[in-house]
Amino acid sequence: MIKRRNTTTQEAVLAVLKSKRKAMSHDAVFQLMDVDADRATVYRILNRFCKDEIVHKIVADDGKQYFAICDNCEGLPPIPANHFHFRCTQCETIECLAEPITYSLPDNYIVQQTNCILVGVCKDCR
Amino acid sequence: MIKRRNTTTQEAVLAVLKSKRKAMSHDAVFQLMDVDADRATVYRILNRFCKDEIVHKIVADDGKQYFAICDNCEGLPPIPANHFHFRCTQCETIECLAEPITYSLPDNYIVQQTNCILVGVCKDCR
DNA sequence: TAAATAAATGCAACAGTGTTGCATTAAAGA
DNA sequence: TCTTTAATGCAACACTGTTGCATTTATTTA
Ligand SMILES: [Zn+2]
Ligand SMILES: [Zn+2]
Ligand SMILES: [Zn+2]
Ligand SMILES: [Zn+2]
Repeated sequence: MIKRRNTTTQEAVLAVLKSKRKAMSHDAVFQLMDVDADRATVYRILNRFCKDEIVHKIVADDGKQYFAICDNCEGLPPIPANHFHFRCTQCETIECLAEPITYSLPDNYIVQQTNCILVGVCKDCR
Repeated sequence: MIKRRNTTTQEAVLAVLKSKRKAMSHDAVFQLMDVDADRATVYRILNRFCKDEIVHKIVADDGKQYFAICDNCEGLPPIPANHFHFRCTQCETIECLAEPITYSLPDNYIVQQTNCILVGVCKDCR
């Protein structure tokens, strides 16, 4: 793997992701960062984190990418992120659920990744 | 519900969706139509079909919307489309699986919709 | 410590997807 | 045939995410 360097922007992105224990969109991360950086740079950092398996990416039903460093993933390889995600339509947050994704497939299908989102109202919002 | 009118464009979109038994992106539908219409019109038709529950929409992990009129859905209300979808990375198709989505949730969560995609290689491509 | 290397960044431009306002067309009913 | 209004075409727009390229800067090496 390519050697990584420590940069303040990178640290800032990581700090934001760690502060919220939810999946965050690029824009949400960008807004909350305490150092200012270029949009493209933040995208590149997030994608780098994915490659390095520091975070995992979920594409929600709004078509946007969300990035999460979740408790459930700690220790475990986050890819494939085979747990459900929950998007609350009230508080507009996306969180990792401990619930693993289970299914039975027709013959001869091979699953490499999953992207599963349950949409509804979370415990805090009902 | 608002009264609908029959139009050739609408028929063409429906014909395309029926011809392939897969979930199709706007673009794929647009390419395969035998009458030429405006992009925006096709988008409006597809969204109308969703409202009228003629098709259901899936957002894949590429962030794009896909529209399907699937066998499994016939008779059943397609929303929430609580079955898994499978995207094959080889033939780049998305299909509805008969497999229903099952999960157990933390207390006090309510699920209103699902958007679950399994990604891998389908039976025809391995 | 100073020079060399290349990873990371800033900036700008771009591609792609999807939506919306508004004037016009045309389907359905009287 | 006339009326009503759903549906369309066109254009412009918003938004998300990516990429090329010159520049900066973290890290290694001398
Ligand atoms: Zn909530
Ligand atoms: Zn997760
Ligand atoms: Zn296939
Ligand atoms: Zn389906």
